[in-house]
Amino acid sequence: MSDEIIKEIENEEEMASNFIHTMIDNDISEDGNYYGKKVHTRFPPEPNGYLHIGHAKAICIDFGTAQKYNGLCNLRMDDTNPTKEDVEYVDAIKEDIHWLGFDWDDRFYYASEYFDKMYECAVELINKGLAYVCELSAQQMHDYRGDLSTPATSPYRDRPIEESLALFERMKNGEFEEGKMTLRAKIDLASGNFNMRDPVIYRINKISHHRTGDKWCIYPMYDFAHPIEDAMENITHSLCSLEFEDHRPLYEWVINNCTLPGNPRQIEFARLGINNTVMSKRKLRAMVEGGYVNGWDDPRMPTLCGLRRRGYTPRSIRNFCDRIGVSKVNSTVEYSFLEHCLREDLNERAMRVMAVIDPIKLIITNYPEGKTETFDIENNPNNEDDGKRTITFSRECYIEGSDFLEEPFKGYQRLYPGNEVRLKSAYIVKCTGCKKDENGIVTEVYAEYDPETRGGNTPDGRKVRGTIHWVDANNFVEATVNLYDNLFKVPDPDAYGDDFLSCINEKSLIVKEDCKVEASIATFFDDAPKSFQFMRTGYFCLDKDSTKDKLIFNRAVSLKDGFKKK
RNA sequence: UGGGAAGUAGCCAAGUGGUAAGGCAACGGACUUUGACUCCGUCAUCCGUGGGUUCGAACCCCGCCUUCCCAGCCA
Repeated sequence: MSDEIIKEIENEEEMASNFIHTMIDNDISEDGNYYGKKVHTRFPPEPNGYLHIGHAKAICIDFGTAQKYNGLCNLRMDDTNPTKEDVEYVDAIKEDIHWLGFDWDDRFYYASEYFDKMYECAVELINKGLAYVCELSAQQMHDYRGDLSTPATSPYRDRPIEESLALFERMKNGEFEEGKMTLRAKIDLASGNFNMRDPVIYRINKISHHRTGDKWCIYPMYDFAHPIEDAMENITHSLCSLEFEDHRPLYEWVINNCTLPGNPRQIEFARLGINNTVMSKRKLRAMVEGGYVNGWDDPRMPTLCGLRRRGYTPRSIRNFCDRIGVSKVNSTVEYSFLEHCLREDLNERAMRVMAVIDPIKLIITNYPEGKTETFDIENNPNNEDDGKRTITFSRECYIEGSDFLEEPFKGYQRLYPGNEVRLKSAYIVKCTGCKKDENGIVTEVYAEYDPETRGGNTPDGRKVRGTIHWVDANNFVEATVNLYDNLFKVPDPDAYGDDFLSCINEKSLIVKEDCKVEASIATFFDDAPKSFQFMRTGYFCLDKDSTKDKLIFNRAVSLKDGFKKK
């Protein structure tokens, strides 16, 4: 991780307090330790897909909590099910976490590193009479599961310890087919909590594991594996999402019945929902595979790689995650809050540049042909240290189509015949008319400038309400601009179940070709961050597919528009 | 119907017996060479609901209502 990012994080305020911290405060002794150990958390993704903003919340909580208590946070790939996982995701996950600004030092682990220990624990449980080999098929187990008011059953529950021991070893040795046998914890077949009705803790999967190869053909289930992983890594607080609440008794059962180091404790919090998008891996995958978006890193996706490409900054996402808070209430945060956090960050840091997305030519009829003059303009009026750049001005320039109206409505303060407007940092110009094609479309706008107003000043003190951006028609670079909108037309696509694709917003991407950007933008490309404010329109970043010959900008977020047409 | 959890403004969210923080959104206004930013102001007589305890309740007690999660050999 770069020094710059580390410094950036150090300068940020400490993570806001929440109910988890209250619990930790109650857990730890005066020296800040929990059972003699530093507070130690972990972020344990399953390497089966890309990280999204929901994971960012968990990452900020896991790493942020460790930072707050001067503790540690591990990164661990939870790879206990080889049928679903792939190494291809591991590097992407690491990259995204680093990009977000967090680091695990040398504490990067795989759950599969503990397969031996897990096997040992399983044998221990069998020896204690707390686990048995069950020969029920998946279907049978389902049938024998009982229901809300009737207990489950298994004819194998009272199998002698020696028999289970032998069978389990044979399972490990590959003597049985997949699905023929499982190892089950002997807990409580009548529990109202189905997770405690003798849960399967080992199953047979005759498939090569991306880390352990063919060493194993039996694999531990999450509920059995996770507490062991946590214990082995000295985790003190195992933070996870709400749906694991009723797995906690099982987590504790494993901790209490196996010989393990430490007393990790599980605490659950609500996962993040954001409106007008979906967060489940399954649905995101469906959009990628169905061609509804252009890949996992499509700028419309809530994935971290998508947000990154869109122009979201790590800091804005960290701030967002910190400010939405942590609680146990299922909640859906409004997208506008995420946008606010981005604008806040970029307003402070992004270089201002003038770019015209819907160009229309403005001709200043009383300005000498062939003349060019220059103006110095601040890169960021909110931050003098960002300095100034030089832009050129001549007789013809491009202005935004929406900045001219032949017949203005009430309150419109841009260009219309007879009205004065300021060309940002250049001159005050007065509109004198326009030219239209046979379809009545305006093709050129005419104006006269006031030579006394160089720099946009009004020495006579007159007020000019409108200030518009422009680009010198003799000195600009051409660009393609991607404008994005919500991926879904409805606030809660999940409410449509598997039909969620039916409410996808088919206008979520609008591509604008032939946009005109001030030529000076090229000077920013090398060492400066590639996020810009296109004055009056929004924050944009250079897309990774840009080339020197073809610039592509993505609109990360528009500027707030306080102008109401009434 | 069994078990687990949660209900404070349009959306998040503090608050843990002493009289409802903050942010986003929205709406007014000031400022403005970005209709941005910034600044000022408005926005819950009330905390799902009905009782009870108390001098005093969003906080404690009892009942009810609503929502979410759980019957994978997924995580």
